[in-house]
Amino acid sequence: MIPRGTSFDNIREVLVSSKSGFRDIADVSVEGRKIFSREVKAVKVVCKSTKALGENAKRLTKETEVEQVLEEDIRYSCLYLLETGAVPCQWCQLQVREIGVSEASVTNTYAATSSPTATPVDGIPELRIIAFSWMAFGERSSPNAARDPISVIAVARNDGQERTFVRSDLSDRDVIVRFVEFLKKFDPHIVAGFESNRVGWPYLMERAKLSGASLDVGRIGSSPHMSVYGHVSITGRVSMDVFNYADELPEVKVKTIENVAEFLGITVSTILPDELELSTAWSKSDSRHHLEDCTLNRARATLEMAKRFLEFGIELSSLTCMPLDQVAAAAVGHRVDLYLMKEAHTQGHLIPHRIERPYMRYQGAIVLEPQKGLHENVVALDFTSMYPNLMILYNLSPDTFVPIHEEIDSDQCWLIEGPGHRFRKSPPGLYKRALTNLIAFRNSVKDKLKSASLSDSERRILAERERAVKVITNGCYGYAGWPGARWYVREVAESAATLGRLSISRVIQRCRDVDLTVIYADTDAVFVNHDKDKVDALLRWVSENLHMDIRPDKMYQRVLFTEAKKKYAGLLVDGTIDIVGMEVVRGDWSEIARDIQERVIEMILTEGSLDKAKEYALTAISQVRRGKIELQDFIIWKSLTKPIEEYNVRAPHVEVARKYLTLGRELVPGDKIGYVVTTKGTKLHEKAQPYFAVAPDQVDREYYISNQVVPVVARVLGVFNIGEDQLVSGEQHSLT
DNA sequence: GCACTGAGATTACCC
DNA sequence: ACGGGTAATCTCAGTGCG
Repeated sequence: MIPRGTSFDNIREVLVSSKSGFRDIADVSVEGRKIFSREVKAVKVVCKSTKALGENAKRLTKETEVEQVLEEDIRYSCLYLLETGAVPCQWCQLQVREIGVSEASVTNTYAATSSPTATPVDGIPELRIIAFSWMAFGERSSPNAARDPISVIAVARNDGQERTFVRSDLSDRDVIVRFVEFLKKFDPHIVAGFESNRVGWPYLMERAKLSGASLDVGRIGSSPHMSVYGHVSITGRVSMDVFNYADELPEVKVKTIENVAEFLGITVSTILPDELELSTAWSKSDSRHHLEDCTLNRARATLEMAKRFLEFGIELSSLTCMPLDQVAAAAVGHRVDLYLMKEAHTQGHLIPHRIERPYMRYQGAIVLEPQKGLHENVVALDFTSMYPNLMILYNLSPDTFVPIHEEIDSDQCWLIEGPGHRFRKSPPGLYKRALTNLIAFRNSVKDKLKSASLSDSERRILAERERAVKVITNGCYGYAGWPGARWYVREVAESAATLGRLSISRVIQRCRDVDLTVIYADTDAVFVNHDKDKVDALLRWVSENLHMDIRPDKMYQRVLFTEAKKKYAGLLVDGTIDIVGMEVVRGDWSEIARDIQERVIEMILTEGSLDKAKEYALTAISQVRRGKIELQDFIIWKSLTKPIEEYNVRAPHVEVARKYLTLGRELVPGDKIGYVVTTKGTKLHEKAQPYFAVAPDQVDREYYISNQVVPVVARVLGVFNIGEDQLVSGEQHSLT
């Protein structure tokens, strides 16, 4: 209990006194801190154990004399990093006392007798990495951990050693035991898998439990356990799920090991039968060997991918202070959260709690109606880091925001016209300081990258560092408008959006004033005719008048705009084709439609020949009608975004998902449903069938012509007034 | 009963 | 489980018509 009349002068004695009921308090001090814009005197209580910290914090929260207890909700390991300034994935120095050899699988153990001091050393030390892949299956169904044993575990280590543990000569239990033995003998720093967080480890954990095998792969003999952000943690090692890193590759639409590896240029030859055929394949010895080979190939590919992603992970981890094994699994919002916590701590802010807040929408960016047609010689001008720079320029931050009824001299704050929000001009707010640091850091990395005398590995590390800084910098605006953010104030995001609209509008207006034709604009990019002198003058004007930079980004020899926003295709000056927003780049259209659209776009852009494009389209359509069918080309992939029971609409992919279930395949939100439209049935959701249960002759070719190919071709040719009717009737004429 | 229409649900994209 | 803006498809209930 804290008695009435306790002051900052005697708080220390009161808390430390045995009568207070608080226990294991190591130190109490009174320090000046900030809570948003408020300067406060805060009592810092240091406890002797994490247990005491939790209990004392709980007690203090109930005390009426205490306004608020803060920073007690932060993970202790994170608190330690904040307090000491130590950084994950970096070296540090500290005083130690030897404890001696312990049960842990380490050479020696020490207790820290001082705080660590960050001691950055460039380069990554030699790390032992092991990757594993597994195979389990049901009797013509998805594997179920409660029922189906692990059949194969394959491992690949970065010292070149490989193993495959197979159930044919071992029991399920022995497969796990041998795997664990092999892993522990290698004593890896990093254990990588593909989908190991959601599938691999949970499955192994369940099988180990059922078979009585020990899964003590941790350095202190512990088993893996579920941790924050849905990742699986292995004490003393970095558990790395390569799948998490695949999120950084939007080009890969269906994220299987094979697809991700192929995109990264890693060859992985696994021609696996469908999941539901695995049990049949397993029963024959030669196909069983093939399954074993495939599992090993997957482990090899996982290892290569882990190595490829590691540098980025390390940079992101040390930048955000989030441990390496968590940072990949954490969403951008959480990464920014951690980064800001570190920044806030060094700036003397107390870290607010994460609380539930209502969702409030606000107006976002401007998108202009494009000038439909084919344009020659066009340049896309982009603001460099528009939102971050606006947040810096106008000091947009939760701690500089002036609430509506607060009276303040208008000279002292920025007024955001429109919503009418006000922000103090000084001192610099949390976001301003964080973003200024991030941008300065990124520029310094860019400068280093320009140096000619870099080794390949140094160059890669710097490039990944730049990428990590970019992710956090660009994430700040979205974070500011996210109700789950610790530093959420809607007005900050709303003001940034308002200023963004104002900025791009002024550029567009300026273009019109100087006779630069604006063809299209979206958020922070303006497409104009590439009149070099006028563009150069415009760049100077923007810099002088808006105090931000706009720079020529993509230059097009030719660019085609449809009537729709966010969809265009252009031929860049380097000869490559850039397709944005069109079905070609969408994962939820059949390959056949996307391929044909891509060819049509190519012909128009590179050859400038509308006739050829139209002729090609007609030929392609008749091919679809009469040619040979590769089933692969007809699959339509769509994600399941929620549990199947929650869908109320009989959408094709939802109905197909239900058919997946009846066929024995399990599904979870996030899974991709692949389906093919067949001739069977009348409603689309009846005609759609799981891709693995369809024979080529069942494909409804007419559906694909009229609902996939014709629309996407017409999207392009429609720009030149060639409508769907001409594509359909043209074919009919040639038929008669 | 049938074609048509518009709203709503859903997904994936752009920046 | 970071923001808003956008296109597009398909279902489904409602509407007018015969």
